[in-house]
Amino acid sequence: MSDRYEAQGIEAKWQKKWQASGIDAAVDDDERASYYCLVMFPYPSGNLHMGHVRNYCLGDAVARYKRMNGFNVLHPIGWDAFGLPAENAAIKHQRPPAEWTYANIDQMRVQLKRLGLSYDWSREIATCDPAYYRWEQWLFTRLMEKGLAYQARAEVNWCDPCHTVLANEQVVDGNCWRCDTAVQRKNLKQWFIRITAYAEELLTDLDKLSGWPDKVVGMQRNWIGKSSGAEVSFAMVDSDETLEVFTTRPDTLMGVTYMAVAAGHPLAKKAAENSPELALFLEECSKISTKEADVETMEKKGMATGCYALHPITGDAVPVWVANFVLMGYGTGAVMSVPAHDARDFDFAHKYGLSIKQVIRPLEGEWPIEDAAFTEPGQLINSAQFDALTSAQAKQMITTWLADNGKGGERVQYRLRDWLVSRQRYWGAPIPVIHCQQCGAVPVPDAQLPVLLPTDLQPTGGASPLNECDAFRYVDCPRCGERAERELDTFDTFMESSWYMDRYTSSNHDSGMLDSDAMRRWAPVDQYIGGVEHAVLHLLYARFYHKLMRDAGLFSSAEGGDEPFKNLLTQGMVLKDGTKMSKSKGNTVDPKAIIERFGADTARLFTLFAAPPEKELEWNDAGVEGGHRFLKRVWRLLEKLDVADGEADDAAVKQLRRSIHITVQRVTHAFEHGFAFNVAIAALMELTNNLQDYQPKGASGQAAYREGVELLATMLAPFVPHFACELGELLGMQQMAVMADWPQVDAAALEQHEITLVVQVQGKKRGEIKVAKDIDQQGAMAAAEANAAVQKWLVDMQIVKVILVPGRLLNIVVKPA
RNA sequence: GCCGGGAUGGUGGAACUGGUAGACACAAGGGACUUAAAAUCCCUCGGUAGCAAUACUGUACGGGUUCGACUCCCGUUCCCGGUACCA
Repeated sequence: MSDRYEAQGIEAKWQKKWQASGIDAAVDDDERASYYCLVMFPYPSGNLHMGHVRNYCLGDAVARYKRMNGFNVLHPIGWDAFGLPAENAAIKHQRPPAEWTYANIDQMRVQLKRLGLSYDWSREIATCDPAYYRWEQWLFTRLMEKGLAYQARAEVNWCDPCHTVLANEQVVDGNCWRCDTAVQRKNLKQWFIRITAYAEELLTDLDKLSGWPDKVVGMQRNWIGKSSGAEVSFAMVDSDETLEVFTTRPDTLMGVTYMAVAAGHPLAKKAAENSPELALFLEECSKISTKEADVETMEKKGMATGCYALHPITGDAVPVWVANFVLMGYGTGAVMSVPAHDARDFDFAHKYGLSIKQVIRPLEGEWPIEDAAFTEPGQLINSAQFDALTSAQAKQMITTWLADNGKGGERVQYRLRDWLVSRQRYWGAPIPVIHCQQCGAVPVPDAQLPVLLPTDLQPTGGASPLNECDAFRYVDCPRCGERAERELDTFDTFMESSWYMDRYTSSNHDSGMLDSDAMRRWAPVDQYIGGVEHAVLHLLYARFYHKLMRDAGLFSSAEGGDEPFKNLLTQGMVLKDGTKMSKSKGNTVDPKAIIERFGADTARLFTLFAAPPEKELEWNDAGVEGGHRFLKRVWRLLEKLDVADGEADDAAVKQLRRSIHITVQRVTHAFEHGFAFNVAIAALMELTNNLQDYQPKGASGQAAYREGVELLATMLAPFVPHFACELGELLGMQQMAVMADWPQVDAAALEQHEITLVVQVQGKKRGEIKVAKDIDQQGAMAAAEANAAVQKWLVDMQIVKVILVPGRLLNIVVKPA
């Protein structure tokens, strides 16, 4: 036995053994129950950061625990390899993004392996591999056939000098990040996927996600944002056109005093033709970034168009305004405004001197409508035939009136918008469409898939180099054979990350997108673990995509489920000095340095111990050393094996065995409920302290001690697998610790007949009493009154009430006698 | 702005479903061992008062419910995440 714990040698040794024995492979044909544990795959930025380490240590602990419980575990890894950073790096280093990406993948793979994570590497995926993205192209052509993929115009951030579309991230305070020019909105024809067609299923299936955090389910529900209301059609004065709006408050319809349309609305553009002033305002509106946060926080501005619309019920003419906070491509790009009953409309009306008409009043009392909008439901006033109705009644009556008179009717609206999948960028999967003068947008036929992305082009910071690549750009139309052009946009990278979880079940399947047999065995994912920042977009798109693949016939509900992720754990971020680690702030911690100094097990232990998984983790270098010290302390427990003699102390043995099995219970509980590994590791530390303090005397004392150290090694295996294996070997355990059976709680060891009961007087702790486990209130009361510390609080007091919480405390409520 | 989450000692955190606030660590201080250092071990460690026993006080802030509140309710402040082209 080596008397010092040397991590580097031990870790290399066990990693080799695990690889040789193939214990990490998921077996497709196996009798054992299967379990699919998935961590969010990384973007290959080049270096593993602490957020990755945290994510993968959590996943590895779960995967290893499940293996020790007899499951056939699928625990895969891969690379979300397309995206913007590769293009930025490409510009900086003057090398094609593919080169940078693959070099990073190689580097990060080494780092992951060094951590001793139990991945099935035979299933590794890189999304920039044509063998992967070809299936996404294939599915897209099917969606086109079904009408679920379509082209429409949408606004993008545009930088004129750079001649390129900017990502929101590249817009800094309304300016281009590279040249600092003011960003403009530009309207481009782009591809969408009709996620709104699945809005209802995405919403109702949230009820199936009992294994998801409530907050994520709630965020998705809000994001989908189902609201029922009415569609209202306003006729225009001096024109045959109508202005369509949606409202959730048809009961306030009689209070409409003006209309507001987006700057991009055709009506606004038309009005601007005769008004230079309005044209200037529209120009100004086009300079706001497309970010929601910017749109919502900017100063609300508007200008009259000079046009009027007719109120559908009263026939009154109401002015139509252009407002910078109304968005085109969001509903109909027009809203009806009821300043008396909407806070934003109220402010706007005040600012521009528009009239305010109160049509709802509180059910009780009065409301000072001059001071603020009344936004609650109430009773109708100033509403002609609808007067005296409640808001709820009026919603119905007015909606019915609209339907009866052909001016609208009931409508359900979702906040969710269709998924814009076009990106005007190079480093992404090509959209498999050929634009032909004769035939229009033609999907690339299966036989011509994949549409290979040329990997040798050099981005410049301007438009995508695909525009200049004639060999890629010009092709023959698959339908008519005439010369045509490829679509030059690439897919949003969320496309790749939306189906990888299902692809892992058959990563190497080359005759189809998915293998339904593999889906039946592995899908859906039993446990998904990743950053909370993906709570809405990624997780919503992945749920959607899973359903799209199901409906494309790739698997049935019975085979793959209707939802891709059964259980979800959202981990918090890793912080340093209170903020997110980032290179620009210079507060990064390189996992490599920690691994080199203390070993992978220490890095793993600390990331799991420092904070509960769903919370932010504040990095602390000193804490890492503490983790390392703990491992060294465990190591030294070996010194007391088989050395002590003397008489066994029965009470001490009983106490130790109780402590051992309480630990088994606590650690198991952590794995089965909520993954509070920080508490589980604390429990293992406590057991270590108890074992350290224990003097193993006699045969039974030595046996209890050995049991404790062996179970400690076993329970450490999911967290610090190399260390646990080495310890297990030194203990002479039959199997590798990582393959040992997970320990069972010995119920007999937990039993105790005497307990400590806390005694409170007036809810304040005044003493403790030792009593029988199942003592009744009378007995407990007698013991309490006999206790000196308690007694003095009862002097001259009359006992009003006594509360016994069995096994916990006794509270005595008194009042002066 | 909107949606979601959070706030407990010097620090990270613990406290099961409303029942002993501060488990387990880190840091700090004191001590043992050592020629010395490292390593290791022991002690102290929310605040105030006290030699101590102990008492009072304390879970962001202001109210409330309860025999009893870190936990539930109402209101406020600050911090973090998302906000549809970062992934």
